[in-house]
Amino acid sequence: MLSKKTKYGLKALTYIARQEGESPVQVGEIAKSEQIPQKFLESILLTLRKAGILGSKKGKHGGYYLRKSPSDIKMTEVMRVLEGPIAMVPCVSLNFYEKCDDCPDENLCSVHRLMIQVRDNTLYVLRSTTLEDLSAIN
Amino acid sequence: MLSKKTKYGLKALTYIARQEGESPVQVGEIAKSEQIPQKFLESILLTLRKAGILGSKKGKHGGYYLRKSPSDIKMTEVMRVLEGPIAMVPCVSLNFYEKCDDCPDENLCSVHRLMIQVRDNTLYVLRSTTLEDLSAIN
DNA sequence: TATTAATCCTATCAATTTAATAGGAATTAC
DNA sequence: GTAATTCCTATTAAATTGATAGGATTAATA
Repeated sequence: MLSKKTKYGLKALTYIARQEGESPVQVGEIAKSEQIPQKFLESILLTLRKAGILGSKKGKHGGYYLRKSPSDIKMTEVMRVLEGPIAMVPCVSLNFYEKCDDCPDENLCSVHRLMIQVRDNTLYVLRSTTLEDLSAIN
Repeated sequence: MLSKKTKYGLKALTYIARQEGESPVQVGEIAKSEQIPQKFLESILLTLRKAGILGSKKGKHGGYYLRKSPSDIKMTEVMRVLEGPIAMVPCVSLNFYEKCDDCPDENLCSVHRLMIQVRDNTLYVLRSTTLEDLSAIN
């Protein structure tokens, strides 16, 4: 299951992308428009800022803005920040690899091999989709 | 993340598939060989039996066996039984569809559209992989 | 028929994760 | 200096996960 955190994060990024060009977008505005609990959204946008995807401006008339062009923000990046590893098991993760406790030999593990397939196909989609695609109307 | 339940289930099914032709395979044997807590595995195999993937024989010399040929057991079926919906959000699930509370129009929702892509690619892999593929050595 | 060995069933529990809330500090525009 | 905003930390309630416990039921076989 996709966490609410990720779902909200994606919706917020899409919202911001659709406003781009103007001044920073405020959390309250996004929360209201997208029906997201404001305090929860605050923490999500903070995470995205710390990851370098968003920038922020503090104080009155502050808010969030994209650090890169929507077409340069790949879904792999966003998903890794919000949802964590794309692989369903650590032993097939490219960025968060961990060996299984059990499993003497990964190459002989049926689960391992299946999950590599799933990962590769998911990666293909997430790598070839950018925030620009998400924020395109229709 | 793939749950332990699913991981254990897949390993157990693979183990059983590799023994096929002989008498039913016992939980204790699988648990020992695959390093799975026996009581936990019991409940998993029970689930697979109730779903019609496994059959069982009770009493002494009892155990579990496949109800179909490994080449007829698709990963979509196994994953749905053990892990639940393949879609990451209910609103793109084929078998467990649910509308989102928020989201006035799915067709305009960026998350919805992305998750359809992910689902379709995952489905492709899981539909074209069977237990026979998993249990092939190498 | 008694014993043994297996599945079956229900309940419970501890740990973790998730989703959300609360309260206020720091910063900036005006 | 006031208002509006992000920033930060802590807390909490609910759900899920992974596992354990105990025994009921069933069947083979000595």
